[in-house]
Amino acid sequence: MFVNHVFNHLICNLKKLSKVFFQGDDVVRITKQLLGKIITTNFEGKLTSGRIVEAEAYRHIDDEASHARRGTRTNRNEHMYASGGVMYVYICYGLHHMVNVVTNIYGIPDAILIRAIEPLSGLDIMAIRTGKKITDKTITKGPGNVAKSLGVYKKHSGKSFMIADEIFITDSELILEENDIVTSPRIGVDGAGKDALLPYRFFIKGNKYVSGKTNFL
DNA sequence: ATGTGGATGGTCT
DNA sequence: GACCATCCACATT
Repeated sequence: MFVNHVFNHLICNLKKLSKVFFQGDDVVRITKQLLGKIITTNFEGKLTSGRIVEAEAYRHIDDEASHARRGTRTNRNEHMYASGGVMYVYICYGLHHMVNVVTNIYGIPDAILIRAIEPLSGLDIMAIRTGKKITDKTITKGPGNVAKSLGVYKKHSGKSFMIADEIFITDSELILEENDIVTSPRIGVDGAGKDALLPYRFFIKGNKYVSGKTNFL
C-alpha cells in the first residue's frame, strides 16, 4: 500500500501532455507518439493508471472506418469534432465503452482509440471493476477492458485530459525506437472498404498486454 | 489452441 | 430494424 502511494505520487508528478501534443494536425503520428505514455483516471479517489501499449488512429471525414465518415455529425460523435485534448467515449455492441483521445483543432474529427494498456497503478481497483484477478494479463487488454479497468463510461465523454484532475495523460521515461513499434491495419473495421487496410494501428512489439493474436514481430 | 455464438443497447436508415 | 472501432464462455481440436 505504501509503495502504491509513492508510485501514485510519481505518476502525478510526471509531465502532463498538453495542447501542443493533442492539437497537432497529424493524428497518425500522434497515435505513435501516444505509445508508452501513461493514462490515469482518478474518479472518486480511486486512482488507476496504465501505459498505453496499443492504439488506433481515426482520421478526418474521408476515413470510412470513422464515426465521422463523410462528415457525419450527430449527438453520439459530437466530441470527435472538439478541439484536441478531450476524451470521446462511445458504446460498442451495446455493452463496451471505448476510450478515445481527440486530436487536432475544433471542427476536424480526428481521434485515437486506446486498445490496450499495461496496468501500472490501482491494480486492486481494476480487478474489482473487471471481475478479474490482479495477475490476469487480460485485465486491460482490448478496448472494452481498457475502459472497464479505468472506470470510464459514456458519461465521461467530452471531459478534458488537460485539466488534470480526474483524467490525464503523462509523459513517460520510456523511450521507444521505431523498431519497438509494430504497425498494422485496424481491428474490426471490415466494413470500411479499402480504408480497412490503412496502417493506422500501432502497438509496442512483444508487449503481453496487446490485444489480438499476432502481437509478435 | 482455435472456433462458435450469445449478450446487449445506442444510433442511424 | 440492421448494424456495429467487443468480450467471454464454452465447445471442439
